Amino acid sequence: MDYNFNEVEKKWQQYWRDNKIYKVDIDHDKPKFYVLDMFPYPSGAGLHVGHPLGYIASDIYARYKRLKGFNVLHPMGYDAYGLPAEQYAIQTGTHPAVTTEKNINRYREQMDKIGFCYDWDREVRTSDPKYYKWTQWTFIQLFNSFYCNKCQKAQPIGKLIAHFEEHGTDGINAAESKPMSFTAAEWKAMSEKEQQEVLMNYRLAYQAEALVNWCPELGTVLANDEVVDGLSVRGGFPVVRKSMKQWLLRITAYAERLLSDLDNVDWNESIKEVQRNWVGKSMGASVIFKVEGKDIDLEVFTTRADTLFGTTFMVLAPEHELVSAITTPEHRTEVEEYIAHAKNRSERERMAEVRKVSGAFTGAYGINPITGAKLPIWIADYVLMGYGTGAIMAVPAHDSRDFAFARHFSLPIIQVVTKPGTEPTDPATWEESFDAKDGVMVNSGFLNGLTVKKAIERMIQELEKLGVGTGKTNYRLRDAIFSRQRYWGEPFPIYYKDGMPYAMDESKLPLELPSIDEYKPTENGEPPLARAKNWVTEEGYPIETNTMPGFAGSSGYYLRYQDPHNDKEYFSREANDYWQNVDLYIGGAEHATGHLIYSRFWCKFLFDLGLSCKEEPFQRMINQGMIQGRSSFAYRVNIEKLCEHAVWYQLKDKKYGVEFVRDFKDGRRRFDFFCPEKGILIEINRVGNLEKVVEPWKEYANEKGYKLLLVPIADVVRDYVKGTNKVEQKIKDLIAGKDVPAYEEVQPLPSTPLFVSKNVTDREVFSDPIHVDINLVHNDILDTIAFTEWRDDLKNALFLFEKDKDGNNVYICGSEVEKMSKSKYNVQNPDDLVEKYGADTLRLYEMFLGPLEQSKPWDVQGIEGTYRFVRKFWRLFHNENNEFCVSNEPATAPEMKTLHTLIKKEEDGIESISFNTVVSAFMICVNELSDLKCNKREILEPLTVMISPYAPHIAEELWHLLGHDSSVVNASFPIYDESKTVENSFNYPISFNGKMRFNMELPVTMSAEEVQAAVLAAPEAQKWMEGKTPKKVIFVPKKIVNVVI
RNA sequence: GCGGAUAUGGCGUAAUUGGUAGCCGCGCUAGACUUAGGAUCUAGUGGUGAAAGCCGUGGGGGUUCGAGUCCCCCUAUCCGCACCA
Repeated sequence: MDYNFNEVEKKWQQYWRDNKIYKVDIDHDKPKFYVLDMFPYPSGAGLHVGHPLGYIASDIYARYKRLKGFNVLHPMGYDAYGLPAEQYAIQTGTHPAVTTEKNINRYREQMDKIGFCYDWDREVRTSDPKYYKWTQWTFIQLFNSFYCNKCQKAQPIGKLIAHFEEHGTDGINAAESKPMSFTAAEWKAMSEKEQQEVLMNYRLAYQAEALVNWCPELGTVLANDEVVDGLSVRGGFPVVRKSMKQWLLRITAYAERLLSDLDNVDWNESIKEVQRNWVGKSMGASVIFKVEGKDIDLEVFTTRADTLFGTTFMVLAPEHELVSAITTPEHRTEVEEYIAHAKNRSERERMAEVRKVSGAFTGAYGINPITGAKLPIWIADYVLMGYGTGAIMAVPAHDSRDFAFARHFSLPIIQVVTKPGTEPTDPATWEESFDAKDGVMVNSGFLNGLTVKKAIERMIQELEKLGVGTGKTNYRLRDAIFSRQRYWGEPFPIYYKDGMPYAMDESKLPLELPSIDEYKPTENGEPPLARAKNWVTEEGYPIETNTMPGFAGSSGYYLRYQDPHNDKEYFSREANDYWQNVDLYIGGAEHATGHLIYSRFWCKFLFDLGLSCKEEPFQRMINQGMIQGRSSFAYRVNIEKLCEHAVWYQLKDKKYGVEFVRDFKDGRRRFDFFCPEKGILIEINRVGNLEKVVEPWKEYANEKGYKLLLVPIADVVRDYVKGTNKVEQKIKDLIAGKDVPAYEEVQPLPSTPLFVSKNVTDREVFSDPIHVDINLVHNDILDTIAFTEWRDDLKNALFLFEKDKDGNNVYICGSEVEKMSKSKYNVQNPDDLVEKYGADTLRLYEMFLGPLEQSKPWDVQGIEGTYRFVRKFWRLFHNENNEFCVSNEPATAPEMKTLHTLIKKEEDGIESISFNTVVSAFMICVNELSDLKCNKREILEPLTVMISPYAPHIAEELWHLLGHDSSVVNASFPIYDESKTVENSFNYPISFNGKMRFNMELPVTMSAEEVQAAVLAAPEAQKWMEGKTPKKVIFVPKKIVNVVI
């Protein structure tokens, strides 16, 4: 063996560990750079090749920055709280900490093998009390803060109390759950409990009765981003809406900042867009409608105040609190039934019925504040309680949902907007609503003739003048539900006095997670922590039994890395002033609405407190694409399908003189073939299956007057093998009108699995693809022996081969690109690849695969190419006998050109995160140097430094062989010298009318006239000139010459 | 339905940002060597054609001396959001 990667990689990994090569500290003499990977949750399955993709990229970036003279912070740790470990604990009784520890160790082992440059001295785990002390601490700060809308900043709750004492709510503009108004005297007259309740209306971490996503299977509530399509993201269990007392974070207070600060970060546009959607800002108006005959105001939010003349009815969400107050006695039953119906459906059912129109009339009427018109008030679940005010003014002419509703319940439709330059038409003739946002107002009193945009402004002025509405900005973002009814999470530093929650003193932190004997909820449905003994404060007050959600610990972890061992504070002023925020954040795009929103909120809050010097946590972010698996398939013969196919071949096209149809269905019964003319039913199946249906089917056939034939597949197969025609004869007899027994007992066939090779004719008709472990397949050829040993049920498998080009029998597998997963047997484990090719090869290959941000399939064979490259690289430094052999002669100009071209490409490539092109540039460089037989130190020494971010092990080995004592990590990146790459001639492509015809080597100093003369004089040019004079000659120095004829 | 992204050989991809389309690697073909191997090395490899050449970056149009790249229209795939008033 030429290069022994196994030995070399182990040696240097040990050296790095022993000498703490990757340990970093604050160094004011160097600029800082912070490279971070998204916090991994250590799952039981370990890493597959998709996971390290981002880690390798960030590792390369970190190493490169270090070579460029930066002091690079590059830490790693674990998001250690999580549902899987807890689910496992519920099933097996194993403490989640034990499972988590085991998984972490496995992750660490796998990561170590790939040679990452993490400073492991800074590792954090969210489940470590030394860490979650600060998660709890932050929660207390949130609890003790409110958001001042005037100064757009979080403020201590004490300031609010002081204000209440002097002025009551007068002059307060704060983020709140609901509007409140009281005087200083009233405040002072309140009991402590009442005051605490008032404060809950303002705290940034508050407790409230909220409509939550309850997941009965997991026994907990979930945040909005943890629910997709009405199912839990973890586990895929159904979720229902339920009202419960919960902790929430008032993230909505930060909606505007979360939105506008997106402009200040360097993230890709699609993630920003997802975040913008999630915040969901819309500007419009709040309009008050009186309810006829009642002293009730209905507040409505609309973005189309211009259409107020076109509103013909109103709709409330079924959960709206005023529904029962406005409903008239004669409509009460109907309304209550509708509410009950809406409530009993899960989120998922409700979503599935999106386009189904339903609703109920309350009997009440609202009054249009502008026109005074009477508007019937309905309830319908197409109006959501969670958005706006849960009530709408319906404008059926210009909103598709309102239109559908109006049509369904025969409500009037009035057109108020026209397409510019067209006349209004009768809405009764319309097929759909006219939703256009640019148009001209009609039928709208003082708005007539205005554009939509102008009309909105004008209407808001009018509403404000009349005191019946105001301009208002609305956000889709909801406050984040922060409690989980689970064990494995941070306990809340909260105790209850007189039923009201109070924050513990900071000196009591960390409040450690107690041990309990079982991880399930209690019998009366309380969270698992209710099982803990003595879960009370020193004074005897009960402690909160909910725990915090997964995103609690991961929201501020990047700050803790800056000062991970500080037990006095979250992180020191000095550390934060130096490291600031993350310069480059790499991870998957799946965190777009969860982690990335929450940590931005967390960071902004800490910024308001003056703790974090930066308002945004992650300055630049790159989202790596998924690595998909390439699954292999073997094709298992489905005898039933095969027999059906064979028999159908005989029946079709009236071969026996009568027409047969396939797949005949009658109610729940299904038969393979049916002859309508003769009333013949035929079913082909296994003996066992036929025996089950023979009696009921006979009965059915009798009733209908059909003739029935149940054909055991054994008969079809035996006919085929023995050359008999028993089945055929029976069918012919039936057609001829003879009596044939419906079913005759036969010996079943022994079931031997049979597999057909991919290209066998008609394979797809009679076989089913089954996933094959990719380790049993090489170049799509199945190792049939290993395959039969793979699983017990395949022991006796037989194969129908095809011939390869040399005439040998081979079994060819099919393939498909799918998600990498255990169940598809297509998981590529990095450990195996490190074992076989070395970590450097794996690192290079993962980068070589393609642009980091794109999803791409994993090609098992492609890695050979980078493996060859690594050894070719090694050979530059060694002679034929694998002896280290580097010359001290000065490098030639072409050698220097090769080197400096690479320096430029690597710098540009790394900065623009196109690592794939850099690997390709390395290959080109090594190919050129090999051709030049270059083994000069002047070239190879910088080259060693340059490859070290990608292939740190071989670089370290060669660096030491070159005579250095310290690590290559501490070397300096070579400096690009443009003069080394310039040539004094350029090989010009000469084109005629834009088509490239030939090349011509010309000095770069030549003037345009000289070039033109030289080109036209060239013998090859004559052929293309066709004797004409050129109209024009385009000359772009060092690019092209184009002759226009 | 709305929004975003993508489309280049058999495959993963590259193209100095408007200047020789297909770099690099896989695969494939041929050859060399050999202790016959899923090893290594050398050469070739977009299509078509004997060749000159012609065609070719999802499709159609346009701008330009010149378009994978810019503009307009269409198609397909992927991702996100979705009764958001």
